[in-house]
Amino acid sequence: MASRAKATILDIAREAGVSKSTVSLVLQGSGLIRPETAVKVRKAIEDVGYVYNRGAANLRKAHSNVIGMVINDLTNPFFAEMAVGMERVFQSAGIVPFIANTAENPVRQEEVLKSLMEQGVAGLIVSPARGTTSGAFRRLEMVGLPVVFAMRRLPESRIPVIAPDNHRGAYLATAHLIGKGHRRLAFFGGSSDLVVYHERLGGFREACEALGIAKRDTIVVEGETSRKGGIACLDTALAAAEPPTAALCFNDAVAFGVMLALRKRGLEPGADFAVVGFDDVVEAQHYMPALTSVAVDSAGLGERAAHVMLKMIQSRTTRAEDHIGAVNLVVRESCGPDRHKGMGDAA
Amino acid sequence: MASRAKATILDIAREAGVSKSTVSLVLQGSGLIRPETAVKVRKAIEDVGYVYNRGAANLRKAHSNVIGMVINDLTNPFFAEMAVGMERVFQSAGIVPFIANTAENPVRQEEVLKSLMEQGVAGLIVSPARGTTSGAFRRLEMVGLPVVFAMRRLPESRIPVIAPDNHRGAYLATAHLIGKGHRRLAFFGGSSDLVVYHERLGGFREACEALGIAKRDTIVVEGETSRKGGIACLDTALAAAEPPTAALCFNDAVAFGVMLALRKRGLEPGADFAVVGFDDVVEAQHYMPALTSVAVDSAGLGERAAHVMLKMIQSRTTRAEDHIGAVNLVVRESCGPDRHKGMGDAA
DNA sequence: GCCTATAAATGGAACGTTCCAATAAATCAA
DNA sequence: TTGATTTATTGGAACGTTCCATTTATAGGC
Repeated sequence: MASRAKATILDIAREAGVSKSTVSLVLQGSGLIRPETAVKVRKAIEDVGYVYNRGAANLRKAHSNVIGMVINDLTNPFFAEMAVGMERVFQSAGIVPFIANTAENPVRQEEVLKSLMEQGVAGLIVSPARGTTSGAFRRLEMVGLPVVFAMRRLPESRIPVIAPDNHRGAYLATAHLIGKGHRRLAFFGGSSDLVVYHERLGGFREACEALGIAKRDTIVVEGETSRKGGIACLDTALAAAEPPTAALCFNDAVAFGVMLALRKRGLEPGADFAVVGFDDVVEAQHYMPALTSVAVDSAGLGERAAHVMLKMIQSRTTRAEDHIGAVNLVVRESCGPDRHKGMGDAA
Repeated sequence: MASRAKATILDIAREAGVSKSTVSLVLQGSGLIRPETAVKVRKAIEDVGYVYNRGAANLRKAHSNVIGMVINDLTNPFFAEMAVGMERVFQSAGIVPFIANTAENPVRQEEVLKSLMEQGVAGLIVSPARGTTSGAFRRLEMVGLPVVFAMRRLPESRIPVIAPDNHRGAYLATAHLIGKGHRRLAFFGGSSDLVVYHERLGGFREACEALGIAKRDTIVVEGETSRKGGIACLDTALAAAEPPTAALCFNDAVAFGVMLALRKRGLEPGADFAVVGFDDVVEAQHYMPALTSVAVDSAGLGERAAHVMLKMIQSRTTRAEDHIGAVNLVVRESCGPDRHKGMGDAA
């Protein structure tokens, strides 16, 4: 069972009666070797159960064909879908990407990045963990490794970013709520250590301002970006003197939490309180009621990020243009019908 | 910006005024070098922006510290959670696992396995793609690489398996339905090219037999293991002459689909038709109605698999015991109250 | 002061591959 | 036949590390 010492290119050479150089050439599919020789060598490869040692090869070649994908939270379907989108394009480029999860932990992220670099990756696509400091990627820049940020950006970094138009998405969603007749609005979930948070909150604020909602009629509740966070946000908001009648949530998970909490209070999402999510994960359309949400096409953005990475590697540069993906509001049932004016809203 | 040629151990040696061997010793944290020297070397490492070349090291060391996790479907939260469980234990062992997704595609899986092996992994945890042939892992066995299967097993393979007790889980769930008074039962979703399918269906069958449900009062509908599959299954089953009144679903996704389809027909899950899921993903408890499901503790099984792997590597063996994880039925609302006898069930 | 024992640092070979320059074999032009 | 050209094949150096056997420095015993 336990094989003898691992077979190398020399073992194959001996077996096939050729030189190691010939074997190497065959391995690389060079057209220089006579077809019959190639066949002979390939048979030997099969016979001895050879496995190529990419580490040894990279020692000379310098250019590896591994790409690392560093994801902040794989259990979030939103990021998982993005990762799968990336994988799709790498696959068709003949590259096997390795995924590593950081679980939103900057320390873990540091380890993961280090390990990936030591492994000699050709490039890195990163969705940075919350709380990542801008210094975390300096080492990567030093060695001139191509890096792309996906979905999230860092405050002051020159690394190219592929992300949805968060500002516009939030604006659209907020305008939708206002259009429904809501006059006291909430923004639920997320925390200010995320650039995305500021972008989305910025869109919310701008829409309120542009459409005549006074700042004192809005309430912003930070919270975990999870169902639990959403539940907490709603409880906080409804305890206010003049509670809101609608909320834009940082993401769909928060929105689900809000709807859950509404139900628990005997309120019907949509009819009694409008809620909009962000990201439009698959569950959104299956919820009761179906969730109105800002679709960002995570898989598409993942694909885009992968393409950018491939191009960077190919042109051996560490720079690329940012790409801001279009968003669109998918209206479903969670905001109910239009709200009648003056239905207890008179300030 | 673009750094000069990549720094090596020799550059550090020159910078610090020591030999390359000394640097190597420092890198490995050997106690043989004088602390002051170590400090000097570490400073040089920092200064030149050195990154360790693990490939070169493995050329001599033979023992790498990378472990590969090959997952059949990362977008399924069930498997994502398992992966995260594994990661947790590897992290505390100072190992960074690399995750690769096969998207249920055996061809892709083959590529992924090849790539991981070439990278020189120390071990592999695999949740095999549907339709994997038993030959796919022969090469791995040939080179004596430790491999563990997680969640799924292959028909005739000696590779150790960490999986939940599917048979018992299905038995419990079925008994629950029968105990509620149901007399015509369905098994929804999954397909027979999966061993898991036979295990779960086996539990269902055994429970029916043991508790007096005739085989002709059961209906088995294969289908995709997704919401869509669940919808299709229900439609098929309700078209039967004597339709079932309850269903055990292959997994939670199917169960969600079934509930959706029920609603679409104006039937209330729980009251009009009982449904039980399998896996107990997080969404299960948040659904309306909350889904009764068989909890399998995917994260826990992931951790277990990782431990087994670590032990295998440590004791340089390719064998280990299987581990069948306990399951338990989490009763929620999707089966409604007990069903009264003779309520249209008289066969 | 010398010898021995311990501590610290070192040079060289080896790991498995690729690449280059060189060789050997086959083909062609004259 | 001879030399030139093309086609196949090859040996050796190099890649960045580790490990072993040595060497060099430091301390201890007398």
